[in-house]
Amino acid sequence: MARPKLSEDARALKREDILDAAMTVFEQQGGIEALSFRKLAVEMGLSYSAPYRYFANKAELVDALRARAFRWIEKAMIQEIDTTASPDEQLNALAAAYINAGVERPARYALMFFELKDHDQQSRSLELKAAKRDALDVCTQVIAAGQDSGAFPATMDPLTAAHLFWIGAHGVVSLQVSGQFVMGRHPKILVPMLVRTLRQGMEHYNSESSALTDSIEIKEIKHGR
Amino acid sequence: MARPKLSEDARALKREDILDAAMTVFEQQGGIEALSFRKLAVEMGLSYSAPYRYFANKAELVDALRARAFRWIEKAMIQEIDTTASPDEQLNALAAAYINAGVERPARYALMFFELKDHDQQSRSLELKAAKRDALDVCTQVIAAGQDSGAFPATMDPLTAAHLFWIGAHGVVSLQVSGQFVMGRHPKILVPMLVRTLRQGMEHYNSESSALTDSIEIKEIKHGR
DNA sequence: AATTTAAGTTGACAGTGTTCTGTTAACAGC
DNA sequence: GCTGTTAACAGAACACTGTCAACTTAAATT
Repeated sequence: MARPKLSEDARALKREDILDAAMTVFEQQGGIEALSFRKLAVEMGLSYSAPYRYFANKAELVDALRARAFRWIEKAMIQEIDTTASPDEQLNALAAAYINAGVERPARYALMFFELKDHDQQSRSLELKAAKRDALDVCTQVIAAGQDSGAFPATMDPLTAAHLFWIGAHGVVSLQVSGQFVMGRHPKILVPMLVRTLRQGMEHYNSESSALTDSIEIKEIKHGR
Repeated sequence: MARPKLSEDARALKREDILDAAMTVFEQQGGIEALSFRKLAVEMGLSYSAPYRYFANKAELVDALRARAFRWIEKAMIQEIDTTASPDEQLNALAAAYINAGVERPARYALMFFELKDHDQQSRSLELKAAKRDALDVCTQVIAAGQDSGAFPATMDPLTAAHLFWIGAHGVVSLQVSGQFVMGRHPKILVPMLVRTLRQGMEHYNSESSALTDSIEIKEIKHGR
């Protein structure tokens, strides 16, 4: 045939270029709806409809951007892990890295959890799912390593513990960024509290299947918003 | 003078009507950018620019909507408080109410924490601030009552404890809604864990000003996204 | 009845996502 | 060499958006 399809690699590179530009515009202008194909076109010196060769629509582009944000916070955490340190210190470092990253770049952080539209759950990109999983894996593995070394109790499976960790860290960043801690309650205090709290949660995990649990009713998510 | 300014009350009522319609459209269509002045106009049988008499712009309208969402979750929590129950049970009820509310209406919940634009922090509506504070107050007071009755340790001030509670609850809803718990880890288990965790956090609060705290550096928020 | 003025309507404008049509450029087969 | 095919891109067009200025309406005070 004919005019050369870019090689798979070249295509992927171009995709990355577009995402670079998109992230730049996104963070400069501040917000998803401020990121437009027109501004993106200016930033990369292409026409505003060129990205449609690489993304079906804006939602898909934003999903790819979101995946990038997860990769970014994954990297931020990885950089702070000192494998020679104690598991407790590692958890502290992880929490501090996560919170710092989120607080320093609130827009990028918000992107991670912010849905653009309904954009049906099914067709959500694998790219995004993988990025989420990998970021969570960093936490899971630190916890698992701590359990293996005997520093953490092994009563709770590391994935659940990682979820708990993420819940706490995300809660801190989220409230901090949305200006919830108006009275200047500093998250510094919260980091060790979070970690200690997680340790104790792991220890007491078995007492969970009590009658108390059964008395609580939690309903299913209603999607389609 | 002349054509009567609506009475302060009538004006407030009309504002509420607009917000009613706006919330309807918002939840039906799913998302902030799907809520438009045009659709809003259809919903309430007014022209699309009529709301500008009551809101300076869309950001202000959305802020008012956001305040409503906080009032809603405040109400959800209040309804579940049984003052005859034990403080622990009350906390459980509070957590379950919060999480259920958030999970059942993810769009409305998301509204509470996601910013529309930069929309400079300063001019943020007092209405919203008050709604946030009141919702948090529900938690604070349940905790304070528990401390007064001796059921909870009084080492941590109730406001900080309420923040911790909110962090946890928000973390659960947030990850749940954004499809983070893909492997079906049920939040039911998390509610008692959250509460127990908070109790223990309150107990060990004094050991907080340790050397560990000082070794953690948390940076300031960078606003302007 | 005239005046005043808030409330609401309408039309316009710039900017958006998306689609459709057209143009360019590079390779395959002749 | 040429020609046909087709990926990459450009640009016009469409239906929509938030916003605002100009206009109309209607009721209460004088």
